[in-house]
Amino acid sequence: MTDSNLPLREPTFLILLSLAPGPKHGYAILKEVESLSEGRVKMSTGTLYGAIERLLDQGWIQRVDDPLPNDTNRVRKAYELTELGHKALSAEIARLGKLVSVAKSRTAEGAS
Amino acid sequence: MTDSNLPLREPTFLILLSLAPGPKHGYAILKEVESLSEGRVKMSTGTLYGAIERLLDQGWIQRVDDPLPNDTNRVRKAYELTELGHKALSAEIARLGKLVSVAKSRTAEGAS
DNA sequence: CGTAATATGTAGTTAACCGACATATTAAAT
DNA sequence: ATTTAATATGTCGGTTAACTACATATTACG
Repeated sequence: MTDSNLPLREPTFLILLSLAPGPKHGYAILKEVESLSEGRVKMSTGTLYGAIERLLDQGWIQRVDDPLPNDTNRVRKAYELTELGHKALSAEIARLGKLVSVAKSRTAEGAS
Repeated sequence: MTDSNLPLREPTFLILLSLAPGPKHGYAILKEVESLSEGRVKMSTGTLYGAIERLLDQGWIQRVDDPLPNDTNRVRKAYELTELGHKALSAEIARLGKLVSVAKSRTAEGAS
């Protein structure tokens, strides 16, 4: 596929990565992104919901309703990666991996 | 330092990386970025000179004149990383390295 | 002699991200 | 009981890096 729309910016990358193991709703993504980045990235909801809309349009994620336990009627809006989303994420990981290895071999940051 | 202004976007990262071994002038940066990215990134001059101005302002690079051989009077405008620029680059490589390792362990992209 | 490569720029637009604002529900603490 | 923090979802306006297109001059090559 070698997708265009790459490279991703960090928040978007972390959103996709947070969804890799399975569906999550907005707030859970927010917290997961923070923990994936070891507390470094505290994404604003502006960034999150903007990205969600964009990713839905691109067909990289899709909505799945997550019924609240303890409550009939209400649902949290959850999202999961589509096939396309998974591919985009691997492509991005591959791109970053190459970049890091080129960068390390070019500088003194411990050749890996 | 744990610099703010990070993360860098790909073109800026590649510009700094291209300057890591030593000074280069604009056009040489352009070509080096292309080869560092295995032909993937063909940076426009708009991006390049915009980034150069910004990096000069930030104190991450500085100008050094590169006299043309075969020609008196004329110089190419070359640029080199400052101490700050080197630090920013290592910080960025470290950030990306962690990101990649987290990402790989979270997906199936060959655990590294 | 023309064309590609080298070399350096400017101007206008786009889009992701960010901070601030806004609101409602649920759980915990005092 | 009441208030406070955490959970949960959103909008709006501004900033800025990057992108496309335009612009120009010199040098090397066929």
